[in-house]
Amino acid sequence: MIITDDINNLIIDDIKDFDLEEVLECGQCFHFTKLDDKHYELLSFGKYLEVSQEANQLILYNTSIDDFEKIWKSYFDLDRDYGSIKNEILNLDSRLNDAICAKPGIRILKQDFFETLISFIISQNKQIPHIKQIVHTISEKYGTEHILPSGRKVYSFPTVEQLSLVSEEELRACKVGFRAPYIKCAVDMVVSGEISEEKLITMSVSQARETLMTIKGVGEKVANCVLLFGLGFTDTFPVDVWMKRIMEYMYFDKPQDKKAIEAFAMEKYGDLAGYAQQYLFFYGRENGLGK
DNA sequence: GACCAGGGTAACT
DNA sequence: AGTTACCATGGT
Repeated sequence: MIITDDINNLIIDDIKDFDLEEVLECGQCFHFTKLDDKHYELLSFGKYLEVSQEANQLILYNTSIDDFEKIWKSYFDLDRDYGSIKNEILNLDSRLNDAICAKPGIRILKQDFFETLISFIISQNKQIPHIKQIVHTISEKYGTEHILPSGRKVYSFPTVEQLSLVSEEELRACKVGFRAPYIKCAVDMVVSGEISEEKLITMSVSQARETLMTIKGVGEKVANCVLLFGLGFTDTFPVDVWMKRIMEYMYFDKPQDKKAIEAFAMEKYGDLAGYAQQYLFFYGRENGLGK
């Protein structure tokens, strides 16, 4: 991987198995905006990033090498060989071929733990466009402001300290509805240090999952999403309404329990379950599989 | 105006 | 221990 410093833009050459649009639009993250055909902007870890892709080049605008090394390289999971991951998944089950070939540039992002936790608490029983809207609203109201060279203002998702100053009523005003007390509980447990990324990543997956589920409003599915997208545990298989439909369509002849589907998938895909899940989710949802 | 959404909880059998 | 109503709110 070659990094060239062209004024303040970083050009990452030779990226493989990576498609910026697929990575961002596959339903794992909510705090980004499509600027035009090629350009996206996103905020994560308190930083603003404009990014685009031209063939096998990824271009990060106005970014330091330091930020790339510390944040964006792991955020985009650039050090991982997705070619072998896809091959290994196909060896486990060749029936994922259509899903993988449809979106061969998917990656599992390593997002900010706290933002991922709150975002997926918000996600319950909501459609993706609405989740995005709420994440943007909360960021504008309570996050840190960034003034771009153009003069336009954008906002990071609030830190846990910033969000700890926000009342349940103010959260409700952001249209989170019945999830307001859930968010409050999560914020309290993180700001007190009772739950932290540092502790969670030293645990086994099941230990970390159980710990996350002590937060009121965090069940199996939300916990699995946080493990996968915010903590780097790839051996987990979030089952939402879509994954339930897709798995039933692909593997079963009658409706299944979500727990049963998760257990079946863990048995089948093992350590690669998280990756398999994302290929299936995006493919199944775009094609309305099982609806 | 129903019905559904990257669900979870509490109150039921 | 396994179901089921209910939770706010916007999209379809």
